[in-house]
Amino acid sequence: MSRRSISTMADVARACGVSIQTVSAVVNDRPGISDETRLRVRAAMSELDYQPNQQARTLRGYKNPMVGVIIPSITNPYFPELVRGIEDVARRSGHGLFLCNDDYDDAKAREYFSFIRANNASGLIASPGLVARSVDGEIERQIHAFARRNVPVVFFGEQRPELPVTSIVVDAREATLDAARHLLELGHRRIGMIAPPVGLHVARERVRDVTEAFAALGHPLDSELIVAGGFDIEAGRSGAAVFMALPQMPTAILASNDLAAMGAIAALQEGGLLVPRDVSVLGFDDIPFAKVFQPSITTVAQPIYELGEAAMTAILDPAVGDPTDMPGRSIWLKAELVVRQSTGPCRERPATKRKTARSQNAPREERHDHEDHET
Amino acid sequence: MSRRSISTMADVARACGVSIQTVSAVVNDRPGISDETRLRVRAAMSELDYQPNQQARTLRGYKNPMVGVIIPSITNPYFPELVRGIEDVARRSGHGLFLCNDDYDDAKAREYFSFIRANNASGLIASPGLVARSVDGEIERQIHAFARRNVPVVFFGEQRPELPVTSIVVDAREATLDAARHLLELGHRRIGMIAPPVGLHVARERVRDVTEAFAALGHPLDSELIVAGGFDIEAGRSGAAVFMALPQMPTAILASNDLAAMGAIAALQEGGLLVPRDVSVLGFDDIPFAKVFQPSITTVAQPIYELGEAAMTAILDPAVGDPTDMPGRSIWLKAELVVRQSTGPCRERPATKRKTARSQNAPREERHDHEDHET
DNA sequence: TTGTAAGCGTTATCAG
DNA sequence: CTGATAACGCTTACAA
Repeated sequence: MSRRSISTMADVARACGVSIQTVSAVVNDRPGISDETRLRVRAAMSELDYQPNQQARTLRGYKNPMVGVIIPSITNPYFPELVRGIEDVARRSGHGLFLCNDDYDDAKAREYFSFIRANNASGLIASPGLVARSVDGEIERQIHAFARRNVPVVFFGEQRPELPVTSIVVDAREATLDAARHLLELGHRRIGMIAPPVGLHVARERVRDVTEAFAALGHPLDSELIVAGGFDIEAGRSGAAVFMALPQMPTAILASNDLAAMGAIAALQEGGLLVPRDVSVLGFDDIPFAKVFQPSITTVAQPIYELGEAAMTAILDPAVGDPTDMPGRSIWLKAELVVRQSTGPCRERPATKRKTARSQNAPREERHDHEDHET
Repeated sequence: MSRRSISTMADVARACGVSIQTVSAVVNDRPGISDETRLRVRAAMSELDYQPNQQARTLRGYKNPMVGVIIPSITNPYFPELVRGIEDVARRSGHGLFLCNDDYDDAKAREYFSFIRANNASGLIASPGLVARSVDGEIERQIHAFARRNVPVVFFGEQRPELPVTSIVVDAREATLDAARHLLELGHRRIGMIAPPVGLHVARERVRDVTEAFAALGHPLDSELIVAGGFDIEAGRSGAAVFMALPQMPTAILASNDLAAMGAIAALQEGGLLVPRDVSVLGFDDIPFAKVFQPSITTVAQPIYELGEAAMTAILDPAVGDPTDMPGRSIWLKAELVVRQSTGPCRERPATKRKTARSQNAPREERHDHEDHET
């Protein structure tokens, strides 16, 4: 019934009186078919609404033109942008995208690994922290299974030289240095940080970049002013609350990311403080809402869309699939500081006094070109 | 090479000295296998890192446990939530999700339709406007092709009784009435609306709901105050600009959706007006950022996540796959008003004067349970 | 319980 | 260009 309602190559062949392999040749644009037959076959194809069966193809030995993408959650505003970057490249090369949210849950991640493998996907893109979390080595085993089948695996964030994966990494050191310089030039000296959640690689990296930057500029951060946090709005709120309870509040706050920055700003304003008049707040990532938020957020911007593009490009790059080249390859992109409204001069000592609570729309800084290079 | 590095059922069978179909029986939990062999087979499976080949399965007659989801763009903050609703239900039933962004582009939509069909997906979920846009009936043809294969198709928004699809529709009339009443009770009489983009079904519906609501309450909208708009931040900005240029500004603005509301608020505040002190702004949809924005946005909330759940549930519901039941089925969910900070009393006539520019965090209204019923 | 055989739709390899 | 044949990995009768 349902079986017979779908037309196959054989149906097309029968309909226009040619052989099955002629149809196959037409479908795959192989040479050796006269223009006349070619046209006849095409006509029959659309007549019968023929659709090549991807399963049969893949079974015959092709890879499924489909990439698996494992992210924590698409509702985290960082990820839609990343996924778009991936998909736009994928579509151009005829690949579909298999979306997997694992909620930082190992069980879900594994399930999806299996699923992606069972479907013979031609690549796997996974976001940071996935391997790090894996306690029993199951994820590592899966990754090796992919490698054995020449299926390229790309990670964001962590470099794992011992695994057959390509890493897409963001170098935020310069941009973080720019951010530190920016705050210092605005006159801030008592600077707090709302830390990312412990355990994530990107978290350690971010804290390290920040402390190194301030140290390098001769104004090391007061470690008392680094408070525990997280990557969500709530973390920003509670971080700000901690600072507000201090006898002497910081005049500038580095939030773990833009969401935390928003939470911090909200809490500060509810506490009667204006940003950036009374306190400056700086975020990380540059999620799309960072420039819409009121005040718009000064942030160490990750090239999120470009990260996605780079990841998918790496999947398609045959060199990546070549196992001899696989271990430990890394592709670097650079973060950069984007100055917006949430940072302003420190009012505490009579530096430059300002009249307006909210600066006018500062023209958005131009991004530098990202320089990609490989290690 | 790469072929041989992956183990098949035959390998497993050989490894533990049983037949291929015994392995198949174990994999599929079929009865009639002794516990002892079952264990031996399972051991061999994990030993060899065996992974059933989904292509072979699907080819043999099964449906691919995969749903295609076609949305305009995942970077539109409405959709991540929807996709999560879909995925969470999908995962529980062992289905994967094939994500397709069509950017309201017919060509991309078609491409993805083919892709989904070629992959024998077990369902297709598409967002509103897709069919409406299709000029040459190609999309309709595709939909019939799905129906012929008993593949359920679910649409958001539009009901298409003539097509073999299930529709998930939001009834926003009551909630819109609540919103109108809310504004009127706050004393607003000169009320403007930033209209959604023309052409979309949801747009006509939204305008209709709003005009009907105010008419029903005895205060019909002044049609002069309905300005052309769109569904993005820019539309909100320009809509607000139009209103600000008027000799007499509206005291309350209904934006086409939350993004437009944010744009409008930003423009108003840049123009020196405070929300809600000087102007109230009301949005639609309740995207996640609506409650984070400063001020948080009063909005006619769609049960976005639940819409996703309902859609995937409909895909899995065998009744949906039954062609006799297919034409014109609809599942209704209700929108509801969520009052937050962006709406406040009209100050124009000496109604209730307020001191603070920004009201305190109003506790978020409880949502009613959504009542689903079918037509 | 297990083995034998056939088939899903496609591609590949031949000889005609 | 066509026809015959085999193979991809799995499922499902049916027979042993």
